[in-house]
Amino acid sequence: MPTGPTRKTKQRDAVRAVLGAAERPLSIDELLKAASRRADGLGVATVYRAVALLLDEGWIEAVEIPGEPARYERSDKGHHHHFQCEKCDRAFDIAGCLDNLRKLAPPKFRVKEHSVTLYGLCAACAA
Amino acid sequence: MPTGPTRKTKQRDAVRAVLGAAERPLSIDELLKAASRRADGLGVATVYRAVALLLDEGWIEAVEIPGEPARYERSDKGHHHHFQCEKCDRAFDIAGCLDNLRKLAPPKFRVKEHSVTLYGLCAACAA
DNA sequence: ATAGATGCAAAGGGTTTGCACTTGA
DNA sequence: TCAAGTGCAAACCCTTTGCATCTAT
Repeated sequence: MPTGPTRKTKQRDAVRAVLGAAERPLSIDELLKAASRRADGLGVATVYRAVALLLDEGWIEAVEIPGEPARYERSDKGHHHHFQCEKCDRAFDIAGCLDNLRKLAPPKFRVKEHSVTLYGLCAACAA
Repeated sequence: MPTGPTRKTKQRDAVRAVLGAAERPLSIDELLKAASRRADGLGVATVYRAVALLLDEGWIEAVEIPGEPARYERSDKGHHHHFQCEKCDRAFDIAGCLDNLRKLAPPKFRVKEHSVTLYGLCAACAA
């Protein structure tokens, strides 16, 4: 399947702009709502397609949180993990990582990646 | 909705038996396949219902792994985390936990739980 | 002009639910 | 007996895909 040239469109610009300005990982729904303000009539399918494109491109990464739909965020943030607020349902970045985590694996297991998610109340909801 | 008495059935016994004997978290599909041997003609819906029951009962817990369908395991295993094999797609328990993880959260966030998942190759697949 | 992109609506995959039939107590 | 439980199929939710239309180039 020859991947033809990629066009610049209002919809893609909108999605890219929203993700570029986001300070936390956004779900497809959050993206749709936010990007719709910049590109009227924006459809979900287009958001999914734009996200897939940005993933391929490597400009964003998926943030998979157990029991939650995926979120997406710019991939230039370096290694970090996430916090999921149980009340407002928003995801946040958290800095740092205990990388001796890999040592928890059983003897012959080969660890390639790891994911850490904290759950609780974010600053706004805990107040 | 009055929850009437719970009956003992071949299907539920099968699901309970499989989970009771499992040494790693099982997905609905794994449960269906394994329990079907003990209860012929077992349907998915019944497995889901049996699992929901055992969850309510507190006898099992859901193991949510990012990007994977949920797994279930007995809840008497104490605090631990999981390893997801990228090749055979099976989930495994891993002992231990770095509980200073909660300290990674930003100042005013209230951490209640956390989840750690390691990804890579299990002993069998790494061999 | 024309291939790429969009939006809608239909199709998928996993989970849940409604309902007539079966079965445990 | 008869409500609880089961299997099947339809319903759901989220994501993907097909297709006619629109649009960047």
